[in-house]
Amino acid sequence: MTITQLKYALAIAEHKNFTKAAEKCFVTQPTLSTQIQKLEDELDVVIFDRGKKPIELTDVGRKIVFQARNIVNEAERIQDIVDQQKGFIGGEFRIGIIPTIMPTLLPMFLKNFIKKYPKVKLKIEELTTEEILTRINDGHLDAAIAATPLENENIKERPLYYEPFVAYVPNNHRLSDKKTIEVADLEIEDMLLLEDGHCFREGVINLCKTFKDQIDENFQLESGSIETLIKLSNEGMGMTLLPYLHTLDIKEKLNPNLRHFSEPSPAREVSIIYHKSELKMQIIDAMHNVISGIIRGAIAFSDVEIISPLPK
Amino acid sequence: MTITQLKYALAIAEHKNFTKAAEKCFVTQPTLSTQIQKLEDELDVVIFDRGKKPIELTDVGRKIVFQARNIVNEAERIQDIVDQQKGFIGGEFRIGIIPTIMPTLLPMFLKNFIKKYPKVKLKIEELTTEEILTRINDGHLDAAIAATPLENENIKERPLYYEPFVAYVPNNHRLSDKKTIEVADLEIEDMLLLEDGHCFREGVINLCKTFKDQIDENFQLESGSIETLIKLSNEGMGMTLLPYLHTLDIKEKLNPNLRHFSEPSPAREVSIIYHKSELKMQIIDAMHNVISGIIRGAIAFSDVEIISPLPK
DNA sequence: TAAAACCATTGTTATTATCTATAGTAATGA
DNA sequence: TCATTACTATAGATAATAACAATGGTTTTA
Repeated sequence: MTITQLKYALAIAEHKNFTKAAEKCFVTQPTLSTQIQKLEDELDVVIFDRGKKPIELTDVGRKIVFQARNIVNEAERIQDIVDQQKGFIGGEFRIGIIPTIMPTLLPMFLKNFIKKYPKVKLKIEELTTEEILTRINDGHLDAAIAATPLENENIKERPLYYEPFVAYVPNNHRLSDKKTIEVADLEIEDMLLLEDGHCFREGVINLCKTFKDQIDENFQLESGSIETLIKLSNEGMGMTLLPYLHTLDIKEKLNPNLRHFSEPSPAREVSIIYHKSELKMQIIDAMHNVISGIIRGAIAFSDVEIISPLPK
Repeated sequence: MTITQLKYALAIAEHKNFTKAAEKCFVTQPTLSTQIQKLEDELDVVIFDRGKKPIELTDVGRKIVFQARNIVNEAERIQDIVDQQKGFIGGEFRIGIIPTIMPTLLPMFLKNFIKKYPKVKLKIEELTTEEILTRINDGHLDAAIAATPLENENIKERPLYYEPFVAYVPNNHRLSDKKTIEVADLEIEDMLLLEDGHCFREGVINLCKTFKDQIDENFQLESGSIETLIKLSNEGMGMTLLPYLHTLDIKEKLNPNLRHFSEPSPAREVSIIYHKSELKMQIIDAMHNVISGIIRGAIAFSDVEIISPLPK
């Protein structure tokens, strides 16, 4: 049994197809066929049910592939150890970012990061929290930036910053006259929300302290982007809440519509998260340092109350 | 990097000697030399400092070998998974047993076990608890039978039975007239103890609720075997405590010297222990079942109080 | 029913793990 | 100081094998 064979098995399990898996492994399809056969012969079990289309794993096959994932992960950590020893920070690094963080945070740190660590090949994807959790667990992502705490036992979190919620109150709204607002002022009924699947939506709902089934789904206006929320609000459809960093690039003429909360301001915790196996920790450390260094200049709130991003 | 190379590295790290390691791996010494060189070249680090005699690990080498241990362990679990699937119980199984359990428990279950599981090649060693912990951690033992709880985070415990302490009181002793005795009756001063290193000794000391530094080391008579303790006791050197199973094969004429404790009787917890990685769990399960099946007929105490085997 | 998609097989080649034999290098003892 | 011992490294040969190109045999799809 070799590590190479296990990698082949993982690729086939992932793509359910010898030919595609062979491409990903940069070998020809017969190579995979023979190597997998050798592995099956040695262990004297059938791992893949080639009868079904697409290919399926047998019951033992599933367990073996799961264990193969562990072995390959552990094996990759050897290179990790060497890199750490040499102080080398480089290689491919796949990171996911949730939609409500991506557009504001990425431009702030990306240039700095690739300048400071030119040998890291970043692959950045915009993904929902749910997608991120799946992909960190199956090894397709090395890390992610998301709202926390997530209470997932396979995933570790390292807070980057606390981002206050800021209210956007359109003209002639019942709260227009207030300079700062209170959580108690919020009414879920006139609150514009993001679509389902955004954890920022969950944060807002949690903040409003309304039971989910109390929300009249028909009446709620929902949108996929925060930009749209602001426009809807300006049309008089209600008020909305924004993450603080989003308020920094709102046009000046709209600034008068912003209302900060009185302290302790409700905020979301934004963390860099990664698998508990702690692969590629040097790069995660590096990214953590760059981001928290940059954010120190942008957010300076002394007293916040963390709102959970999870549905109740 | 191959699993074979990692196994070679582990063997060298263990024996601090290429030639011996090669023998253990059933290959020639040049094979190890070249494979380790290949590994070092690929990772571009030096793992072994061949300048020193005996060979030493470099700093990175130590980390790499540690990780190699993980990888090889995880790799061996593949065979484990296959065995489990097939219901196969066999292969080499190395087990350690502490001296105060070995002579009484082993004869009770060994025949049954090898009859029921003839394909398991048992390698049994008598070892102290301390030696057992080391060897389970470095992978030289698959499991062990010892007094618990041990409070070791790398090791899992599965209780087999609770073995009461029984007092052995010589003729004309101050406790001779009592039919059952109490913990409060015990005095560390006239108690014969096993030598240092036996956890049964620690259990007795814990039971006597005496601080260790109160024991007058010069005055204490200590012995390496329970048989000797009994003889010393018969010579009038004091009383002693025995594990229950030891009292079963005491000659009948000495039986009148035995005193059971009033319930809840102090007892030691005897467990089968193994590394948290849970390798070879089928065999561990099998052994657990055989032993607890046999012991059910031999020990039937309703109410016991567990005494820790660890020094205070 | 032909074409496409896909895995297995065959025979060949390039790679490589291992072997034997031997050289090189310290430490040890007479 | 010179054998001797106890090592590891190197060289060259060989056997094992991973990968390839070409092809055959299925099953699915159009």
